[in-house]
Amino acid sequence: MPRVGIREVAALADVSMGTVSHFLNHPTRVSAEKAKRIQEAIEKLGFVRNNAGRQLRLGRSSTVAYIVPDVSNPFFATIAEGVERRAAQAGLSVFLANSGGDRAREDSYLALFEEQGVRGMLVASHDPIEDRLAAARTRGTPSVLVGRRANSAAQPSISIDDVSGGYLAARHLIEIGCRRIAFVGGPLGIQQIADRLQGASNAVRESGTAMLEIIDIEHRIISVGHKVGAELSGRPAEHRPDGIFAVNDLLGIGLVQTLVGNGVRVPEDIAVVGYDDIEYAENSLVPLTSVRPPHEDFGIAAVDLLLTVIGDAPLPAETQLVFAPDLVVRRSTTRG
Amino acid sequence: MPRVGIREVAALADVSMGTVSHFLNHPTRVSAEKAKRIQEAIEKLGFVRNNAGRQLRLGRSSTVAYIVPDVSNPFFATIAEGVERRAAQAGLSVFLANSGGDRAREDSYLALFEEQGVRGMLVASHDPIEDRLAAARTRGTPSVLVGRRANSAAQPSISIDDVSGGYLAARHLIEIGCRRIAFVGGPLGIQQIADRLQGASNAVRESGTAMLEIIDIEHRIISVGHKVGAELSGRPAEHRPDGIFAVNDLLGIGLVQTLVGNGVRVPEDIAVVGYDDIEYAENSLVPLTSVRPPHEDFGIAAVDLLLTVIGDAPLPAETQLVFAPDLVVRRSTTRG
DNA sequence: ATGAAAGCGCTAACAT
DNA sequence: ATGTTAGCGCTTTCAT
Repeated sequence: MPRVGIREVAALADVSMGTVSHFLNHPTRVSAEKAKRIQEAIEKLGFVRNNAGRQLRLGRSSTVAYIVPDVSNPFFATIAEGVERRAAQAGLSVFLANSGGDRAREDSYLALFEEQGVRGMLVASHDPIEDRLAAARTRGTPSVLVGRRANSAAQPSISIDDVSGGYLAARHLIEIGCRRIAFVGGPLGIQQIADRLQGASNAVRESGTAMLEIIDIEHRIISVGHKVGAELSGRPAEHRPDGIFAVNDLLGIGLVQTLVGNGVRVPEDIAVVGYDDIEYAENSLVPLTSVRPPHEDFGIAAVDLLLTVIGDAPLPAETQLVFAPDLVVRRSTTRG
Repeated sequence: MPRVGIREVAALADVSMGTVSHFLNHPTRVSAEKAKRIQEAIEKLGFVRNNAGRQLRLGRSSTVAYIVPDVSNPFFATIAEGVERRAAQAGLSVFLANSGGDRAREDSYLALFEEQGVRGMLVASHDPIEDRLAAARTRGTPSVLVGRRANSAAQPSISIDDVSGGYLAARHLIEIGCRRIAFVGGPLGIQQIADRLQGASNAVRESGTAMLEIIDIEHRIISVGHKVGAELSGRPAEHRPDGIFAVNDLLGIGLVQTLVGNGVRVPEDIAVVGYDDIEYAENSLVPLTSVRPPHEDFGIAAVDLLLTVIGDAPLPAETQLVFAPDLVVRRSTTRG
């Protein structure tokens, strides 16, 4: 099979290469008759425009990259929806990459996308990564740090205000009458987690009457929620918290399952608040009250920020965007 | 900022462009001294190799695409892990794309990746897509259909034997004593769903004593499980099934939650089997017995198949690979 | 409206 | 071991 390029199309349609190119890029400038001949030739030959040649000539691509630690995490996946939609509107395609939380893979994708000549990168990462993004930026590929506020003023970022999220969760528990509040989460070395605790702590202090117990855990998954739930149900009622702030929904779901299974009533005995508002939160045994970060809007805003950084949109005063989360109240905190 | 290419590096290192290229592609052929000068120049200038030029010259890229309807679906996400690892071993990078189950987006990604000149594509889709893959193939981009057996012999595919999965599920229910079995799933227009029903039906017929009720539903999500669970708990006990085969785990989880919430015991009154063995199945209220398709292995096998199709690996006799699922037995079907 | 031609950055074949 | 050079496929002036 001989490779078919613009040249073969031109030959078959009996026009020049330039006309074929015009047809491809500025269809209006080509006469109807030749357009038809060219179109037929393209279909007959199965011509596919070679992006390498195009990009080389144009000097730039029309793609952006979105790198995440875990595509299957509903938080990142939902953002991806917004990212793709907005990028498409701007005429850009999105290359998704899954780093698996592995630095080496993260690095290799960063390098790959730089070589690909993407217009910009959206990067979510648990690692310290600003240095590498700064380096990429000096080499010509700008980026937006997603999910975490950047330390450097030069690094655009878009993030959730986790302090305010933690505050919302704890204040809600206090408002429905909880006085012994447990924070279930960790590791505190992760900024987002520490921020949520900080916010919760602020709310508790502000109340003047409530107390905060911190249950530090390693992994934020359902089975750990089970474990902690078992421990709590085993305590005499007067030593149990009456409200739990689980630092994510998976923990919250696990906690509720085990508490209820052991005869502890949710929310009557213990009210529970989760974080992230994943789909399962709404559909769990006892629908879970949860702190909801913006989702699709967040992806849209991320792309918009990247576009301004790239220079395709006017520069805003501020390139460190912080979004405020909401609280979605469900049965797990609805008493009476 | 002047764009820096191989030419600028060569000038600064005081060598020829060819030597820089050699350094990049065949480092051993360059003397230590010049290698050092080149390396320094690269770092000093922040040189990034332009892939468009490279690819244009080489006539091919070293990437493959993996297109899925929903990246956040744990089934595809887990496969992606295997795909990426195996591709990396073969020196290939993976571009992930999320079609959102939307045909237009699917098409635009197919076209994009063809233009990008990927070596091949792994495509999972709920739509009829073989025609388009065939067209892409004739134009030079081969593909492997993932998750569904291809109709055309010319289209390589890798899939799960859903008939056998459905059979496993139903036979297990029968073996633990169920006689009135309900199949909860739909739409039957989806091949995978129809196959699972087929398998279940085979097992029931084979038993000679069991009966099968089909509850046809539209969406395979938790909330639909709730709805069906409510309906079933409302029936007089003698008209309820004593075993349920839920066509996926989300349905199964929803069913179990509502049944148990309404005082129907699982598995004593009704045993429940799910499908897919997602993470939540193991950690649900009553750990859910589930049909488990191969996961990471599946991704590895998919890449291997694509490599053979591309021609980087020896051609096997068969390009329609079918994997057999397992059954993972948990509490939801463990009586006594 | 159409055609001719230059050149984007890179690699490898060939020459030294 | 290193340099020289042709040309990959395309887009876009610039003519006509």
